[in-house]
Amino acid sequence: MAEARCGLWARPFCGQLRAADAGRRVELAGWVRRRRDLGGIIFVDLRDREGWVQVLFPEEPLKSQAASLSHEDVVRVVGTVRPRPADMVNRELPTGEIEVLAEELEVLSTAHVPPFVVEDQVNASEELRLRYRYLDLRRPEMTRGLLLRDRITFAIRQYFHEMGFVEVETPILTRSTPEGARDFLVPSRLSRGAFYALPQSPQLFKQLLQVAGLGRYVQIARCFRDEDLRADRQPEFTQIDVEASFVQEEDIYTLIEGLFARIFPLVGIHPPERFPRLAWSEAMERFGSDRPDTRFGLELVELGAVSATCSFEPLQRAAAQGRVKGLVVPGGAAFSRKQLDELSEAVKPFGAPGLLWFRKTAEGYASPAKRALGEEGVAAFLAAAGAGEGDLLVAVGGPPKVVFAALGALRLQLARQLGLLPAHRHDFLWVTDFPLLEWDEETRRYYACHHPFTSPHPSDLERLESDPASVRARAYDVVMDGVELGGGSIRIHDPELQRRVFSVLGIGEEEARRKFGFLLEAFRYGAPPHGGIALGLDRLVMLMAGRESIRDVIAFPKTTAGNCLLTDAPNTVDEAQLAELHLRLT
RNA sequence: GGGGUGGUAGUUCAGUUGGUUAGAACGCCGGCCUGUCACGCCGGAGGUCGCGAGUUCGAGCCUCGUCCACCCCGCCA
Repeated sequence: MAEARCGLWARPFCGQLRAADAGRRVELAGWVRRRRDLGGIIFVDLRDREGWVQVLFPEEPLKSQAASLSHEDVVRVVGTVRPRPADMVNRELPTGEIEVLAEELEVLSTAHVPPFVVEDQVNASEELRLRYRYLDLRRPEMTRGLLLRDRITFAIRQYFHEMGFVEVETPILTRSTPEGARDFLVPSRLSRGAFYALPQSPQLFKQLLQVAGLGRYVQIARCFRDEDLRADRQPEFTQIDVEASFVQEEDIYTLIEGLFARIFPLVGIHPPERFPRLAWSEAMERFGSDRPDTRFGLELVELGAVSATCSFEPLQRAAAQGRVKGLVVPGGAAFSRKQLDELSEAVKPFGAPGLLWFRKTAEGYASPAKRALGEEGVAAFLAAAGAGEGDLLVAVGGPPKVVFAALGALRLQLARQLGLLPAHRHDFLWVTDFPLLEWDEETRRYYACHHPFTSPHPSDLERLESDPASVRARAYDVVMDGVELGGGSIRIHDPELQRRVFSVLGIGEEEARRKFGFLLEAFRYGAPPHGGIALGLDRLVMLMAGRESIRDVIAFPKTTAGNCLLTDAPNTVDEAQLAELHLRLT
């Protein structure tokens, strides 16, 4: 290589030296991870992003110099790589077969005592880690996350490029659109009283790029949503945003299955060639979730019929007015009173009043509803659920949404509790046939389940106005191990159909023209049929890195209150800045 | 908006029924030590118990408020 001209770039990373480098004279630069001063000899672990290597200072005057080094000092070392004596090899370390005998030492920067020890095994609070994020990111497991994220995004770009996709950047300063999440707003200085909004996703732009004839678009795009945070939700996050012309659902499935086949092997996971499909309604009925974790059983059972004819009034009523479903917990008959109470508490946040349990043990049938149901009644429920002796049946009744949410959550809790989650199995699947619309009782109107540009299923089109809730969408989600990795749809490209959908959504002609006029107009000038998908990159990397929070794979994340502890953002601004923006605080 | 958990030395934590001098480990400082790799050994320093009120003879501990972090529900087309 061009070592003579690019000597600096040829310098090896500390963590990459191996036995094969023995005999090499190297210049290293890095951070002092640890110093072991044995008096007559000093060992220094020199760390960079790739790992660390042991540097040896056996003789004066270098030894005295090394003696003054402390944690996180930045140094340059020139030395010779040599094999360690056979009985001094450290098998735990990738660099453990060699060490560097120092010949030169230069302190480039001294470090204050860090607020926490920069090591994987220190458990400094996340608050402190976020305040000193640059120190936190020096920890190998954090560095690994950033490096993995880089390899993943690189592979993604490579894949889409090979597939004929073009990466196009779309505006960050754009306009607010109705529906969806709360917008982040940016006041305009030049247009008094007007605001830009940060994009919730590049949705409209990627559709316009199809009208523009790009055909295959991809962008690793930052998106912004001003909603409350979670372990898997940040106010700004990254989407792998994809859109293509002349495609059907199957084309998108193939594309994403190919992408996953490319990237998951980076972490030793090998997805199946084709992912199973599950209709939304089936996912809800069997798993109580539109992003089911199919790695274990514990599927929901139907108790509507047995409830309707039973003599326990609350369940009878629930069956008549809503749904009654349950879960069979194998061996759960042994659950204590306290455990049963905990299960009951667990469903309450979802709007269920509690749950009813049934069991048969050697002592006989038991249930809180036994007085009303009698032995045969309890037996009928257990039989309907296919529960045997020693099993526990739990039932929830109520509106479908509540029943599914409660049992879906309970199913996951029980799986964790009973250790049913397999460690090395990963399930990928497509959830298809989502409903197009969802009725909202509070505002007395329909909302788009996916977004208002999603194409209705052609065979359901005739019911769009007469029975909107029954119309299926050409929408799909890709799910891994119970996590929604992304979702998309085949879009509407016909201005007339788009108007019909807007109308069902209660968006009138005038409002549609005002807010989406540019899209409707664009569709008049030759719009190709198109569709796409967006994948949550942060979640994807989190899963691949085996981390529990997307904060762990974002270099500078916000806290759950939306604060950046490092920069102390958000913060106040000068009066003068506000005045320029024609803003006044109330 | 609602519910839960936590906040004590630089860090991670312990701290009994409210009791007089708030502890441990790691880190830090000084000393010794030639094959360590969580080096070891000896010695030492280090505290606004998140913040503000209140109860009490007396509060790290009880009460109220408040701030911060984390988890969940709502919210997130």
